[in-house]
Amino acid sequence: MTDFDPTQTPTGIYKAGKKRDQNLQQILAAAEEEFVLKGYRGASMQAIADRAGLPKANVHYYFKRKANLYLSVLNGIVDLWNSSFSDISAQDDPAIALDRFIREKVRLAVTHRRASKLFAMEILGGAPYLQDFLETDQRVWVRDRARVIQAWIDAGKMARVDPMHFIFLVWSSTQHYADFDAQTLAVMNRRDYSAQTIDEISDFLSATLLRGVGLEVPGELSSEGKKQAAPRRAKRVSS
Amino acid sequence: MTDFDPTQTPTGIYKAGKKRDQNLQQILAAAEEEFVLKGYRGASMQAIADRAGLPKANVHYYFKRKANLYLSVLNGIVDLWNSSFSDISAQDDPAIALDRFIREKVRLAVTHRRASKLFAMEILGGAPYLQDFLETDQRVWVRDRARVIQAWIDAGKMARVDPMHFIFLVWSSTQHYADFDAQTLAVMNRRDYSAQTIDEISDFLSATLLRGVGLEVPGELSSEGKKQAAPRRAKRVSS
DNA sequence: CAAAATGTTGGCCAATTGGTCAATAATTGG
DNA sequence: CCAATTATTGACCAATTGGCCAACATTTTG
Repeated sequence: MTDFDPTQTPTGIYKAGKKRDQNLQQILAAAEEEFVLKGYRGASMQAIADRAGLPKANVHYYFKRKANLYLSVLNGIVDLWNSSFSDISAQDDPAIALDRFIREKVRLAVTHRRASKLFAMEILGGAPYLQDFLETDQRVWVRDRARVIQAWIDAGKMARVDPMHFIFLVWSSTQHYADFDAQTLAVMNRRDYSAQTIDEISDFLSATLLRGVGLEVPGELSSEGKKQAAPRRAKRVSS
Repeated sequence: MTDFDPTQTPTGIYKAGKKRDQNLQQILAAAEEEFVLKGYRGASMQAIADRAGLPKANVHYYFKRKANLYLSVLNGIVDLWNSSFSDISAQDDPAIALDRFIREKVRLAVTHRRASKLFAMEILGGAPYLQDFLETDQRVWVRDRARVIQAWIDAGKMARVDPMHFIFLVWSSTQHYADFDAQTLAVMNRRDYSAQTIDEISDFLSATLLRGVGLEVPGELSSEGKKQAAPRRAKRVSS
């Protein structure tokens, strides 16, 4: 990690080049795939190079060490994560804001399944490379969102639940369909998610989680079109 | 996998032996730990042997091949999983049955965190060894439970949600605290789960998921008053 | 153009890997 | 006690690993 940053031109003063970026992207994509399939140690530089269509030594030219490459892939995922959720504020309507949050999270998970899985693997293994990110960025991210949710609760707009655990609940339930697709698809006897299934998932999670914190599902917000899921009146929450 | 089954005495007619069982357990425990920490390929037979306090060749005597050892660990986890949930029936009260289900799942997850993680890793990597289990045992398990839940819905006892997705929701939300403990603990700024935190998690998930499907939380089934059996009283939501 | 910088590559290496084997103990049943 | 069976272990092996390097090719800039 103290080696060099492949996202910059090495040391020189010459131009960046388009071939360079293209190769970098190919390597990063190949590495992501291999890391997910075989794990960090199981993914060989040779296999990554083959998948990227380059000789191994060339991969080592861009990423001097394997740990370097792994870190670059993880960084890309972290950047994606950091830049992919719209903010919420105490002035927002909780039902609308949370509905949007849940749907965004589902969409991000299924459209970036490999990234989600690799992130999950890193955490599963004890987050040896991401400990710092978790203790800084993510902790702050959760704290900020939790404050807003707490404000909604204090204003009597939703049920009294621990905002942090609610955020964990949204994370876990949405990412599950990406990380464990081998399981859900096997149980569902499907080969892959259809667009309709993804809508069903979004509708189900939004409806159930919102109702779970005492919010009425915004009527129009289901993944429109087809048949509507005819939501029943949920019981009112006292507090 | 066509090699031999280490859980039986090899071929002979002599007795099983206590030392054998003890060694087997030590090896299996060491392997589980190493597999979780380093992944399948990252876990070396040498490291497993060291952790078990045995020479490598001795480990190979009990488990001729690495894949064999891995499969044995996975099988133990599957057995544990298969034998650890009380049944539900259409005659049960949904709130009570689901509350118990959720709490059992949380308890199983946190008391067998390594097992949960290894299972998760296997699924993440595409379930190369567990595909069959998923498509048979688990599919049936889900189908049976889904039938009961559907009966409750048809009887108007709970909200109209897809029972299968609800089961996925319980799985994901409970296992999250085991599989991603590195993340949740980092965000919570804790070193490990306390008994109280585990109670909070159970209470939160039970309350939120039940409310999410239109059920009232059974009068104070929460884990308050940890010393005694839960008394019946008026309702109140945690924290 | 030409020199400097950047990019490409085959061959090589020490270390580690899963796995084998033969020699040697221990334990077993009779 | 003895012979059959089961268990233990150090030495060894072929294969794969991440990484390095020197030779060569290409591109860039003055």
